[in-house]
Amino acid sequence: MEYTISKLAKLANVSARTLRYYDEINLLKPARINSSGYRIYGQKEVDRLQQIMFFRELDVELDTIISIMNNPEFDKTRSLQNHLNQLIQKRSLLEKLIETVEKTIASDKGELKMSNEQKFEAFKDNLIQENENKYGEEVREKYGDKTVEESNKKFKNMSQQQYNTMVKLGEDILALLPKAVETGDPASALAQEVASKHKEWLTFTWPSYSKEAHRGLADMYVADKRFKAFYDKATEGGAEFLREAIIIFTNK
Amino acid sequence: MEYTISKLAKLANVSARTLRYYDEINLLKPARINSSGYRIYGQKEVDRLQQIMFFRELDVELDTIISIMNNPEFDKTRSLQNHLNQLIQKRSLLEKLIETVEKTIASDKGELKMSNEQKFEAFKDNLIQENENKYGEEVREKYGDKTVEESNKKFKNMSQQQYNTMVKLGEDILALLPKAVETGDPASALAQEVASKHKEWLTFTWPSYSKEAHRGLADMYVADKRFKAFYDKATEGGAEFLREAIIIFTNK
DNA sequence: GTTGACCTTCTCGTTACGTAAACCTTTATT
DNA sequence: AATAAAGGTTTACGTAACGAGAAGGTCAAC
Repeated sequence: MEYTISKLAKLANVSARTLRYYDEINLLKPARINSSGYRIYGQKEVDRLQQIMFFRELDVELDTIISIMNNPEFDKTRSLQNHLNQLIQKRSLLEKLIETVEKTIASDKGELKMSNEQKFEAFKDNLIQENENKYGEEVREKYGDKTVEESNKKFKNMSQQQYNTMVKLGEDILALLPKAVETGDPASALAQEVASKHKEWLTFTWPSYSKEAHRGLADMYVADKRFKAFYDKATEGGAEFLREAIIIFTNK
Repeated sequence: MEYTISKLAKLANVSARTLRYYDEINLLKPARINSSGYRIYGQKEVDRLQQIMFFRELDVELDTIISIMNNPEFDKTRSLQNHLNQLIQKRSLLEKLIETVEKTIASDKGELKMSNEQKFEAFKDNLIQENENKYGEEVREKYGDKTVEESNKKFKNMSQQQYNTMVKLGEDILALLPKAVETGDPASALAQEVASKHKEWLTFTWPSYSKEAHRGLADMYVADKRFKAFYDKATEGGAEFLREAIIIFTNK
C-alpha cells in the first residue's frame, strides 16, 4: 500500500505540513519521490510514524526521537515496553489530579480545607513524570540544579539522611566515572561498580526499579544532547561509557 | 501568608520566569509591589494560580484562560466540574492508548495483526479529545472544515443518515442565528429554538450531554477568539447572543 | 480545455516561555 | 563592617514544532 502525503496525513491524523517538516528534519523520509516530485510513503513509513506518535504522546522532543530511532541498537519492543510503563504511570497521576479537582470542589464548598501545598501536589507529580518522559531530564536536573533538588526532596518526603545518601551516591558516580573510563572496559570491576551505584541512586528517584527502565535511561544518556553533555563534561565519552556499562550490568 | 516570586514558584513548581510572564500578560498580577520593586503574592493569587494550572493541564491557551477568568460571570465551581469531566474522559482515552501499545507489542511478536487504521485509532481519539479540551476547537472545525468532518464521521462510525442530520442541524443553527439576533432577546422563542437545536447537535459530537458541559461550551464561544470569529461571521454579536441563549436554555 | 483538488518550495508568524546580560537588594558569613 | 551569595529587577533575543499563506506545478474528470 502506497500513500501520498495527504493520505498518510489522514490515516495518522496529522497535518501534511507535519509530514513535510518531519521530512525536512530527517525524522521521517518518504519511501521515494515520484516523477512529479510528490512524496510517496510505504508500509515501513507507516509503522515508523506510529512509533513517532508514541514518543510524541509522551512529550519526547523530536530531536530526541531522531537520536533514539536512528540509533542502530534501537529496540522497538523494549521501547514499547517503556512506553507502556510510562503510560501506566501517567494514568495513576491523572487519577491523582482528578482527586485534587474533587478535593478543590469540596474545599470550595467548605467541606474540607486544603493547604497551599496540597493544592499543587498533583501538578508536581505530573512535572516529575513529564520530565521522566523526556527521557531523564529530571534526573539530569537532580544532578545539575540544587534548587530543583531541594524542592524535589521536600515533596518526595525524603528524610534528610536519605537525601544525603542520594546526593553522596550521585557525587560518587561523577567521581568514579573518569577513573572507570580510563580502564577502557565497560565490563571492568570499576565500571560495573559505577553502574551498580547508578542503580542504587536510581531507586531513590524512581518509584520502582526495573532492568528495562534502567536500560531505557542508558539509551537516553546518549540520545539526549543535554544529558549527554552533562556526563561528557565529567570526562570525555562519559555518557557512552556509562551506557555500555549499564547495559552489561543489566544483563548479568 | 505572603510569597516572593521564587517562593510561589517553588510552591506551584513553575519557574519564576513563568510568573513574570503571567504578570506581563495580565494573567496573574502580584498582590502588590514592595518598596524595592519585588513582586509579592498573597492567598488570592495562590488560588488563582491553581486555577490557571487546571486550565493549563487541559492545554487551554493562556489567552483563552485570560478571557475565561477575567469574565465577571466566571463560575469557579462550574469550571471545576468541567475540568473534572474532561480529566475523566482523558483517563479513558489513556486506557485506549495503553491498549493500543499492548496490541502493538503483541502484533510485533506476531501474535496478532493490526490494520494501519487500528495503529492510529487511539491517537485520533486523543486528537478529538484534545480539541474538545481546547474548549470546542473541534466543534468549530466540524462546522468550518469539510475535510475534518469527513474523517471524523468515518472514525466515529456514524451512519450516513445520522451524519446528514448532524450537518443539517448545523446549517439550521447558522441560518436561524441571525434571525434570532434580530429579535434582540436571548429568551425569545426563536433564540431558544436555536439553543435547543444546538443541544441536539451537541449530542452528535459529545459522548454524553450535560447542562454543565453545554454552558461550558457557551462560555468558550465568547472566550476563544477563533470560535467567536466563526459565529460572529454569521452575524454580528452572534457568539455573545448564542451564549446568552444557551445559558437561559440550560436554566429552564 | 479548464476546473478543482492535490502537490511543491519558501517564508514569515506563533506560543510560552528559557536563557543571558546588566544591574539592584537582601541575607548570611567572615 | 565588609563582603559574598542568593535572590530580585528589566530588557532582549532564542527556541520548538509546526500553521498559514503565497506562488506555482500536476493530475483526474467533466
